[in-house]
Amino acid sequence: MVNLNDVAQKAHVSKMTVSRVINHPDQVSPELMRLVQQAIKAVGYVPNQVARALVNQRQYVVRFLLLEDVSTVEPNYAKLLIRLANNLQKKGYTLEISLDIMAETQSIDGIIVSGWRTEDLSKLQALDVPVTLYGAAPTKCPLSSVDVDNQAGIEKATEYMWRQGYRDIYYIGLSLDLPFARQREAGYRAVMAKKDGRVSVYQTENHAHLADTLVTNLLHNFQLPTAIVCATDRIALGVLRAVQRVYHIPRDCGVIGFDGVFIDQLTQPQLTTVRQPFALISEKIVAQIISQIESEIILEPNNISISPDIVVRESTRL
Amino acid sequence: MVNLNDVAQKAHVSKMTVSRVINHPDQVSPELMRLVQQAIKAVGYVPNQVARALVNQRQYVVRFLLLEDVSTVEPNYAKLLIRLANNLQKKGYTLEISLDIMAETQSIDGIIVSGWRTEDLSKLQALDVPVTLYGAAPTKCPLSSVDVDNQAGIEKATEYMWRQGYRDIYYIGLSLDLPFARQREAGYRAVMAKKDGRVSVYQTENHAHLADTLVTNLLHNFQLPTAIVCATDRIALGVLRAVQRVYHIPRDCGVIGFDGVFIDQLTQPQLTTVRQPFALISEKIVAQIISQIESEIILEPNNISISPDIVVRESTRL
DNA sequence: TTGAAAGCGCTAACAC
DNA sequence: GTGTTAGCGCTTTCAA
Repeated sequence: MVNLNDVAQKAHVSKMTVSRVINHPDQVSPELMRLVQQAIKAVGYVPNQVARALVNQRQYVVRFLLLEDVSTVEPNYAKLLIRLANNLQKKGYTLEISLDIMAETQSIDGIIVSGWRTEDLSKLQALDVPVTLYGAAPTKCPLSSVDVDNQAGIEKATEYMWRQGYRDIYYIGLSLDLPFARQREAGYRAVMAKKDGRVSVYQTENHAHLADTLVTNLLHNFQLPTAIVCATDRIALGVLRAVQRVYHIPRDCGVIGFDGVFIDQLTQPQLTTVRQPFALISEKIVAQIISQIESEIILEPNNISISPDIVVRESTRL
Repeated sequence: MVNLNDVAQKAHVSKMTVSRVINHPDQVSPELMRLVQQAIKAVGYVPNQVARALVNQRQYVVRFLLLEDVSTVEPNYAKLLIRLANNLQKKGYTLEISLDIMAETQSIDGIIVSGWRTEDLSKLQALDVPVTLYGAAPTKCPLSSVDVDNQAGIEKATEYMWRQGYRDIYYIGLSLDLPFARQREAGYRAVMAKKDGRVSVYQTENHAHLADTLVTNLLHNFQLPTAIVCATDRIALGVLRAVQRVYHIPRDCGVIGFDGVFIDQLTQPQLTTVRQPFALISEKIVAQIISQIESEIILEPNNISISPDIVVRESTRL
């Protein structure tokens, strides 16, 4: 392993000079600068991050802590993970994956948490490490978070349906007592209240076939043209199937989903959906956690909400 | 930060004794053992992995290097990644994600590579770090690898179709000049040769709608009952749609896919498929890379092939 | 501007 | 069985 000393000898300087060339280039004279840089290249020196971490008490590692059950993991995570890894790398950090909330925290600088439940939050605080939550934190929670604005997303979806001429608008939500589920439903209700339209809210579990059954029983009430705003793409997939057996999409009936990960592109017709902007989300998460890590003082918790956009495809009128 | 010294003082022993309690428990007397263990608990000591890594020249970190384009990433990866992280953690290792084949290798002990192309292989060898490929290595490549047995998988699929009474069996493959694509096709051909059945091979890109179009044009040639063996679940999804418009599934026509990740459960009817056994695959990968890391000598490359099983669902006759 | 010394927390090698 | 010494590769004092 090539180390500072090897470079120092090659350049006939002390290792401190070499170290300074890397960490404090302004403190070293131009001649030595050049000399050292040549030597670094010549011997193929790469700084040892471990030694650096030991002396700096900083690891340049951020952990992605996934608290959700592995079996229920949505394909979302692959993209998010990769984007996070990429963004962190640009800042000189490395991404590590863990499923264990109790894993040691000495070898990391910060934690990005996903799939958490309310009861995890106090444990997370006790860890005494910078934390950024993926998913909006409860109002009284002193942790920072980044989330898509669920209510704004469904508001956009509902308004879009209205704008496209659908007046009989249903909402098929998640029968789940979680903030994001409630916020999405609230988005629908807010817009329908504003437009003074009839509110039709139904709930189901997040499975295509359950949504299919549910909507099949609703079809005869439709006052065409009808629109169906769905809490997730999975639900939308089932809705699409149910509706398609009887009505024309998008003429008689429009369907919009939420997530925009993978499923939306597999449906027939392709699904119009509210897309989670993972590129932006991961950027914000990384900026968030790094500012916490690199700040001298303890930052106030910062809760970022990102308003998602609609991706128009084939399941809604143009 | 609590360190060895703090524990040593608390227990009135030297730090070496504490170190030994952790790393070589057999070399320390029972009394001190107890004493030290109490002290460790009392002060809440957690070994500093960074210091450990520095002195041992071992980082206890394995990198997952994803060479595939982010945008084409299949949802597969989330599950694989999580399983890998989990298995590695059991062995005391940590999983890190990287997309950069040239990233420094001093802070890691080994690399698991996915989405590689032939031209990456020489770079990987030059890294001089233990490497395990996900996906079968070319025969002359001196790197270890783990892969699902693609040929055996499609052989099972084809034989299953034959066994269920389908005699007119098509294969819809990938128009991709990659080993796994060729192996899958070979699996179909091998079984059809053995059964002396008519060989009908078609190829398409990995998109549902392309497969749909392709098969729609084939339908009129079917000699029912017909079976369609598909190289991927995405293809199978399109095939399902095309066939469904005309024939009954699975009575007139059976369809089987390959991968068993996510898509298969979303189709209607649910897709019978050859499932990639990710739990096993990740176990083998981890065992593989760790044996390389922990072996004193350089191991011969080891190529593991895992025969996948069929998950019978609704798109084939019972 | 540059260098020498000390030490981050740990363990292997060697003494006792 | 236990302690002492040295050093992994680096950076932050502090002195020149």
